[in-house]
Amino acid sequence: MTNIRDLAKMAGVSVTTVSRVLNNHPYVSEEKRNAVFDAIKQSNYQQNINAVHLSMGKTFLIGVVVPFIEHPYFYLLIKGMSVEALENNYKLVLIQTNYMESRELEAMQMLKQKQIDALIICSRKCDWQTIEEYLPYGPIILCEDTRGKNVPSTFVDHYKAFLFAFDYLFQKGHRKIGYCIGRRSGTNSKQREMAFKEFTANHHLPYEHDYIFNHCLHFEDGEQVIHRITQMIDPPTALLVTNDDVAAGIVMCAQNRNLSIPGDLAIIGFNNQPIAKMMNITTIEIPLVDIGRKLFQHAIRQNSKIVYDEIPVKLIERKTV
Amino acid sequence: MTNIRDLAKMAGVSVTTVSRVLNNHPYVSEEKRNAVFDAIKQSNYQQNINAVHLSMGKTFLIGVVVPFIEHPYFYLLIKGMSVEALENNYKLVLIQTNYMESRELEAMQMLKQKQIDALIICSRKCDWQTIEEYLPYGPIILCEDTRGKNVPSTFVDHYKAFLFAFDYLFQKGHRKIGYCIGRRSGTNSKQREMAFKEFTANHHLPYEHDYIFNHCLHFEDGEQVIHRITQMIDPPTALLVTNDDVAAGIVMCAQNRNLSIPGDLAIIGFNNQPIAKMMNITTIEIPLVDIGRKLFQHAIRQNSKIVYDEIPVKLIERKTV
DNA sequence: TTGTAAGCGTTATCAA
DNA sequence: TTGATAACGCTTACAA
Repeated sequence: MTNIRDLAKMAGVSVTTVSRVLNNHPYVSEEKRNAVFDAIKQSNYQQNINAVHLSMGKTFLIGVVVPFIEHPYFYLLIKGMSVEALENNYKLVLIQTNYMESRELEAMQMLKQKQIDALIICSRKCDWQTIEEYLPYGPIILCEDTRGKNVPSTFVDHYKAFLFAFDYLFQKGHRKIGYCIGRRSGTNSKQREMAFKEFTANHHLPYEHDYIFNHCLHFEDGEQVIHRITQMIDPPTALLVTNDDVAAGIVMCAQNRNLSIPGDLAIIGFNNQPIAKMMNITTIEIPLVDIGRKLFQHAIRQNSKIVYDEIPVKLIERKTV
Repeated sequence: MTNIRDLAKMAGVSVTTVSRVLNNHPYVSEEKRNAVFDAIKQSNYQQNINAVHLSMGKTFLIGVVVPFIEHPYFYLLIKGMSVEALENNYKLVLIQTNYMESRELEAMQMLKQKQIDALIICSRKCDWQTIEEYLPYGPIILCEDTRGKNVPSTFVDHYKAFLFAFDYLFQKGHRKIGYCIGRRSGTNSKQREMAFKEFTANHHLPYEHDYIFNHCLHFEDGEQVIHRITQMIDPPTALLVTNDDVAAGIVMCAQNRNLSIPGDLAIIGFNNQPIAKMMNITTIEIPLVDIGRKLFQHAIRQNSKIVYDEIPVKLIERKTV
C-alpha cells in the first residue's frame, strides 16, 4: 500500500503539497498538482481514512441506538437519518440493543472513544443519569421529550397527542376508551399513561387497567387484542393504537370475528403508514421519516445551543371512528 | 484528554507497559499493573479507538449495503447480522443505496479506504465487474447465488424454489400461474423468470407476461395486484408472492372484493413471516435472520477459502392453496 | 507557493 | 519483565 509519503516522493513534492492536492486546498501550482495526480494514478493510491480520522479527531460516523429494527417506528426513523447522512457525507452505525442496558452503554462508550461523532438514541432502557454521565464526551440526541434537560431532541408530545385523541373519541360519544402500546415502561408510554389518567379523571370515567394493551408491536399482535376484547364483559368501544400495523391487524381480525368497526369498536391508529390509507384507518400522522432527518441534523449541528424540536401531529379522519 | 503517554508518565512506567496492561498482555508485574490502573482511574483515561484502528489496520466495522431498510427482506437480514455483530464485537455500518450505483460504489470505496473490514451487499444495482474490481481490497459478501464466481455468499436458490412452488401448484391442478416480485431487474428475480420460462415450457403452457406483477414490496401493494386481476379477462388462478406482507395484502383485498381464496385464487407467500401464520397463508419459509447471521460470519471469517452457502427452503402448507 | 516537522494515540519490534 | 523507539498515514502550524 502506497501512502502519502511515497506519493510525495514519486511526485517530487512534499507531503504537505500532496495533502493539499488531496483535500483541494489552494496554493498549489498547476504543475505540481498534476504531478501529484499522475503519481496517484500510477500508484493506485488510496487514502487510509482511519489516519484521516485520527488526525482530525472526527469519523463522520453517527451512532444510532434502536432496540430492534423490525418495526416501522424504528425503521422509518432510520430511513430518515439515512437520507440525511447521505446528503452530509456521514455514515450510520447501527447499534441494536434489544433494550439491554449493557448495549446502550457500549454505544455511549463508542462516543467516549471517539469512534462516532455523535449518538442518536431512539429508545432506551437506561436511566437519565447514565446519559448525563456521557454527555461530556459528545452530542447525544434523544427522540423523546427532553424539555428542561440539557439534551437536544426531536420528539412528539405523546401526552398531548393522546389527550387530543381521547377527546376526539369522547366527542364522538365514546366513554369506554382503551389503548395499545408496545412497551409499557418506555418514556413515551409513561406520558401516554399520564394522559389516560388525566382524561379519565377529567371526565369522571373509571381508570380501567384492563383497557391498556401492552406488547402491541406488529400486525399479528392485533389478534391478541381482539381476542381479549371479545372475552371482556365490559369491553372498550374505542381504542388508540400506537402504530398502524397493529391497528390494521385489529381491523382485520375484527372483520373475521364479525366485530363491526367502527360500530362495535372504533380504532385510531398512529403514524399514517401506507397500510392505514389502504385499509381506511383513521390515524394520527406522525412524520417519522422527517423526525429521523431532524434527529440527524441535531447530531451534526455544530452550535452547542440545545434545541428541543417538538413535532406536531395531525389527525387523518378515515373510516374506523 | 489524557493519552497513553500521559498515563505512562503518571504511573512511572513506559508506554509499552501501559499498552500491555490495557490489552491484558502478559509480562507485567502486579505492582506496575496496579500503578497503571491507578493512573487510569485518576485521569479518567479513555482509549482513542481510532488510534487503535490505525495501528492495527482494522476497525471492527462491517459495511452493509441495502437499497432501503423498510422491507422485511432487508430488515430481517440486518437483524440477523446485528445479532452476530454483537457476539463478535463488531458494529454494522448501514449504507442505504436506494439502488443508486454511486452509493454502492461509495460503500466499496469505504472498503478500499479501510474504514470497514468487510462489505456485505444484500442487493445491488452495479454489475459484476465492478464488484470484482474491488475484491482485492477486502472481503465482499453477497446474498445471491455466486457459484462459479470468486465471491463468498449465502443465498437461496430462487430458481429452484420457484420451480418447486410452480410444480406444487401444478399438482394441485393450477394451469394459470403468475407471480409477484419486488424488482424485475434484480439477480434473484431473473432466476425466478428463468424458472417461470422453464416451467411453462415444460408443461406446454403459454408464457404470460401479464402474469408477472412487478413492484410488489409491501402489504398495500396487494391492492394493485387484486385490482389488475379483477380486470383481466383470463386471470391467473394461482400466484407466487415473494413476500408474505404482499401476500397478506392480496388475501385481505380479495376478501373485500369477494374473491375466494384459494377458490378463485391460490396464494403462496414467501419468508414465513408472522403475518403469514396469523392469516393462515401457505408460504415458503426462508430463514432470513439466519441468512443474515451467516452472511456476517462470512464477512469476518479469516480463512480465504470461498464458501457458497446455499440455504434450503421449506414449504409451509396452510390455507391459501 | 512550498516544505519541514510536530503532532494525533496507539501497537509492535527488538534490545536490554 | 521492561522500555526505547519506530511504525501506522494523515493534517497542520510555522517557517521559508
